[in-house]
Amino acid sequence: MPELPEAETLRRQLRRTVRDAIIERAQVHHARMTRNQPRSASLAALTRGRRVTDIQRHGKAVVLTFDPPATIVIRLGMSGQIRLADGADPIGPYTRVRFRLTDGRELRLVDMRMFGEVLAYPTADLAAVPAIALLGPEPLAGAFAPAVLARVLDGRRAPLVSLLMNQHLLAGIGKIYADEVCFTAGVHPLRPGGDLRAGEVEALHTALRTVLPEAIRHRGTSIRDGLYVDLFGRHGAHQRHLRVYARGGHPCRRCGAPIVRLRHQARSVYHCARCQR
DNA sequence: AGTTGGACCTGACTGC
DNA sequence: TGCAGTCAGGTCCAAC
Repeated sequence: MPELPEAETLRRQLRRTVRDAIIERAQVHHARMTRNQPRSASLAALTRGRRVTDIQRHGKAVVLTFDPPATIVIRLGMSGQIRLADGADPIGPYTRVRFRLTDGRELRLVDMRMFGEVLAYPTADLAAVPAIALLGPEPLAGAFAPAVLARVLDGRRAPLVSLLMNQHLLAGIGKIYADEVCFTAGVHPLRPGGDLRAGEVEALHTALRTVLPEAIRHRGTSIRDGLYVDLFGRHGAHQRHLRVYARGGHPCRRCGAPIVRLRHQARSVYHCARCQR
């Protein structure tokens, strides 16, 4: 499930491999992937013959900018992959969009469940892109001080995990890292966010800036048959370092008590009842 | 306004 | 063997 560390891994790999490449043509195999733009021709028209000038990440979104100016925003949903292939490589199942480069390589968007999407815009101005403009602060940005996190949580009654995963409040956190961050901070994931004391907000801030960079170093988390793979089809390694996520019944790495799986809003929430209060 | 729950989507897995 | 039910979760939207 691509979250911030997985998207950041892809951004770094794309920067090394396709910056300055030129799109020869884009091909949309499944119209659902461009659902905000029913005429799939617009994606092709807005990328044809244009040079990739930069690759950015905003929250979980990977953003490619072009010259002449255009932008495509790739959101991977939960099963989306960005793969770099040789144009001659066979097309695997679930390949939804292909960008043929003039050097013969191809960027392929592979997405079994199609929760992902590819949006094209005829501008370089990201303020015009709702999926980007409405994102909350980046937890790894220099400006993300504990006071910023405190403002995000202030007065909120919703459980901490829900707030952490709300992209309008904080960018880039999904199910895996929400659980991991709560554990690392020693805070129960279902506590109302606004109830955290100053020291706990501080711990949560530290946890965000510890867990996310660690997961980036491991090139992300590949779990459950490795739905997430990087640009080259390789699994990440962070699943070997998870503290609580998907570890229900296994001993807590800190205290040995069994990790508890709770149900909340039809989602699993993993935590250690002894370490997290 | 903040919060909650269902729908979208497909495949893996479990139990009868 | 086969079929129904459950689980996985990012995001949007209707409802409370």
